[in-house]
Amino acid sequence: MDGGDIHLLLSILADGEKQARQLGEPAAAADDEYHGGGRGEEYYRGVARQLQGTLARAMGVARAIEAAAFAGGGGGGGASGSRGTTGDRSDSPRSADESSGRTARDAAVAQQERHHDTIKRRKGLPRWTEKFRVPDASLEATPDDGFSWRKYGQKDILGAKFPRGYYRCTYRNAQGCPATKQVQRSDADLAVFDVTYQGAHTCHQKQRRAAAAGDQPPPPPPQADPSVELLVNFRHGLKVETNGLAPPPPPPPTTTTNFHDDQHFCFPSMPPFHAGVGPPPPPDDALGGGGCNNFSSPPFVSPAGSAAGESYFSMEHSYEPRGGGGHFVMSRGDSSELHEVVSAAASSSAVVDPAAAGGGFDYPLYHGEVDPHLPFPPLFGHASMYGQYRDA
DNA sequence: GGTATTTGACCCCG
DNA sequence: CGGGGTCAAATACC
Repeated sequence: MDGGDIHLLLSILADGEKQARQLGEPAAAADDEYHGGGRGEEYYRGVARQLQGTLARAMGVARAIEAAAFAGGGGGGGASGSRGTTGDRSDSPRSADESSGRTARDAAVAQQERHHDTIKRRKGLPRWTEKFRVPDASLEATPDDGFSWRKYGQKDILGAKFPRGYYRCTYRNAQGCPATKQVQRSDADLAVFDVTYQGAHTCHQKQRRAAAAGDQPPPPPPQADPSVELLVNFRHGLKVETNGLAPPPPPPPTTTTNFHDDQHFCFPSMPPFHAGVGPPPPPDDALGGGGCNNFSSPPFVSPAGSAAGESYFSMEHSYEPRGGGGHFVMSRGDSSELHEVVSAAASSSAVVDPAAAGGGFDYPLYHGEVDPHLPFPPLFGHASMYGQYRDA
C-alpha cells in the first residue's frame, strides 16, 4: 500500500506547494478565498496555518512510509484487510447463537489472531505524550486537539484517580487511520490531561466550522474579533501560569516542546508556531484533500461560552521512545509526571525552527516498525454498520 | 435510523 | 495472576 501512501503524500505536498505559493502571491490568492475584507495579516496567518497543517500531515505520512520501510523489509504478507472479521466472541449473554457455526473457542482464536495482529501493528507505531492543560479544572470535557476521535474504552488505572479513556480516530474504518490516543486526567492537577498519542493521522479530516458552530454558534463577529483578545488573554494567563510553575529555563533542546497554541493543532509534532490568532478558519482545503484541522472550538468550554477565553489549552509534548522505560516528559507544572528527560537525546534531531517549513517538527526521527501495509485498505464506501467493525 | 458512548468481558503481556 | 488495552453489545443521543 505504499503506493497509496506515497500518493497521499504527493497530494498533500501539492497542497503545501499551493499554499506556499499563496503566501508569496497574496494578490492572486486574495481573489479566491478570503473576501473577508481585512486581509493582510489574517490572510497570511490563515494560509500559514494551512501550510503548517499540510506540512504536518506530510510529515506524518512520510514518517509512516519511512517506518514501514525500515520495518518489514518489505516482505510481510499479512492478513491485513481483515478489519471487520470478528467472530462474535461470547462476550455477552446475548450471542446465544454462537453455538451454531463456530465454537466459542474458534471465535476466541480468531479474535486472538486479529488482536495479535493489531497489537503487533500498534507496537510499531510512534508514540508520544502531551499534556494538555485546561483552564478550568472543574469542567469535565477533555481537551480537543482538533481531530475527531471515537471513544472505544475506558479503564480505571491502578494508582490513578481518574479513569483512562481510550480513543481512536473516527476514520479508522473509513480511511484506515491508525491514530489512537489515551486520555488521562492527572490526579495531581485536575486541569491537566495526559494525552498519549499513538500513530499519526493518515486520514483526511476535513473539519469545518460547522462542527464548532454546533454548540453555541457565536457567529464570527464581523468586527474586532474577540478571539484575538481572548487569545491574548489566554496567552497572558498561560504565561503567568508558566512562570509561576517553573522558572523559565532555557527550553530543553530536546523533544519537549511546550507551546500554548491556539486552536489549530495538527500533528502532535506541531511546531511552536505562535501565529494564528483565530480568525474564522479559512476554508481549509483548497484542494479537497485538505489541511488539517485548524479551528475547532474545543469543547471544554461550556456551551455558555461565557469563558471563551478558556477554549484554549496549553500543552507539553514529549516523545516516548519505544521500549517504554524512558518516558520522558518535561513538564512545567506537575509534580506528578515530571520525569526526567533522558536518553532520547538522540531524537532531538528535530528541527525546532519555526522558520523551517512553517514548522519544525520536533518529532524525533522514528525508525520503528510499522505494518508495511497499513493505512489504506481500499475499502472506502461505507463505514457504518455500527455494531462496530464487523463484516456483514 | 444512524452515530457515538458506555460498560463488562476478553486477551496479551509482564 | 493482575494490569492495561481492546472489543462489542447495549444504550444514549441527535
